[in-house]
Amino acid sequence: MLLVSTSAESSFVKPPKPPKSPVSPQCDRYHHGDLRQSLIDAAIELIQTSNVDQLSLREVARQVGVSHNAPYRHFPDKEALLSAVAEQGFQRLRLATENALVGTSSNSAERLRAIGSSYVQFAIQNPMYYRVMFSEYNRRQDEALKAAMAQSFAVLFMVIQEGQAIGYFRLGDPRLMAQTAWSLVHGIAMLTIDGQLPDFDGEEFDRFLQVSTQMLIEGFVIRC
Amino acid sequence: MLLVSTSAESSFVKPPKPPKSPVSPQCDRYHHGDLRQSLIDAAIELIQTSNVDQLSLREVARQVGVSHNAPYRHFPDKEALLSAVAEQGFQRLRLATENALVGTSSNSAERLRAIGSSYVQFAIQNPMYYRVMFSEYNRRQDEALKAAMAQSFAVLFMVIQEGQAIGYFRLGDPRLMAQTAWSLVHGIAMLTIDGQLPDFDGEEFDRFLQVSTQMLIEGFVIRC
DNA sequence: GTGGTATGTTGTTAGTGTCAACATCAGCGG
DNA sequence: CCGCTGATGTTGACACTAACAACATACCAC
Repeated sequence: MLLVSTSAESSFVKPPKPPKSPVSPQCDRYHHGDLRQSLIDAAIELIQTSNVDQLSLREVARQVGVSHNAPYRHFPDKEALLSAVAEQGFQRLRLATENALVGTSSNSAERLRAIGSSYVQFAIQNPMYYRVMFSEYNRRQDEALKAAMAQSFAVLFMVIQEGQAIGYFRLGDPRLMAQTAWSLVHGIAMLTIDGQLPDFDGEEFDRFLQVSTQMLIEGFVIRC
Repeated sequence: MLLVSTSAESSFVKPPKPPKSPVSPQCDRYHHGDLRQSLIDAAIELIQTSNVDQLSLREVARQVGVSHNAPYRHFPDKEALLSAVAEQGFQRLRLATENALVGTSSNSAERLRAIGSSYVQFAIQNPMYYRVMFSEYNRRQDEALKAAMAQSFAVLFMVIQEGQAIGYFRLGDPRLMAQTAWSLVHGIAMLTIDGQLPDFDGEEFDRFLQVSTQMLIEGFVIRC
């Protein structure tokens, strides 16, 4: 069972707050320097431990040590901040799935399994994070968020196209196949995060993930 | 394309508010008579048109025409009300899937398709409703909610067991298979509701639903 | 330097969840 | 019929929030 770490950093190296003004390392200056990113980081931090819906903009500001209205200079409203959080989440998710592919064989089934596994693992390691990514908060669907989402999706799409190209996966609209795979892992991730899968524990879960990805692959490969 | 009606009543006949006191049909009496259910109904009504996270207990009370603190006589807090809403949602969902089965042939693939289709249809017809059912609000997971959820799940579980019994579906833990199917339709429902499936429109969606359930069934049936 | 602009602050308003104290009513034993 | 009691609904209050407006500060181009 690998799904242990709860840290959001497991698949992402956060730059250690670029100083931007190399002088005065920690003085209480009026202008923060990099408030936008600090707010995003603080929001992510807070979300890890408390519920998403009870995250307040004011608490984020407090965490950063800034007045309750400062965030409005960088985000038009609360939803926009959460949208930015979601956007970074999709970037991390894409990195996680891409990393899962590097050491994998060229077998399409293996590659699909690797993506699915790392996807679900990401969601379980960062449940609150994942929830923001797919919550009703980012209804705005700004372009940056859409792009980040599309790039995550592209990794999956590519693997399926590859599998079709080498004659391993059956023919058919690769987009619809990718959406099917995505729906499955998303459903697994969501139900798992919400604790809505009965009789859930670590070992049982690994078996479940094994079975479900196997079912999907059976549906994808060319039949005998 | 059948997914047109947005009414929550499409697959459920709501009892027309049991009078309980046959006298005085509409007088402004101090005690409401059936406030608990009225609050649930009002919450459902409000959720249909506005976002879930911006539903306020006070607005629900206002809708029913009762003071802002009256709900606390029937629900310990806001989360409990939403939990009750979710519970009724699972009951409706179960009815919807059960109804979808009555006119279906005994072919297991057909039956599975019918369940999946009605499930997703329910979610699309009642997006906000569905979101409450699976939102982080009902983290409480009271027993009534869990039971309603389990009963919804049981319909799917039964169909898969049937398919195995007649030698149509492959052998294997039926619970894990049912969870796989559930995860798939849940993922489809969620991504669709959130508008996170690219290039979504009615016809395209029907094709997608067709393809994904077909893939799942291919993974379920005994191979040639 | 100096003005302009981006950024951060204080103050305010409307709305919220929840607690506490009080009001009303229904049902009961006498 | 009377009065009590518990259930139900109300008013009032408090702490908190999102968002707006007006003001303060600091950086940058000129």
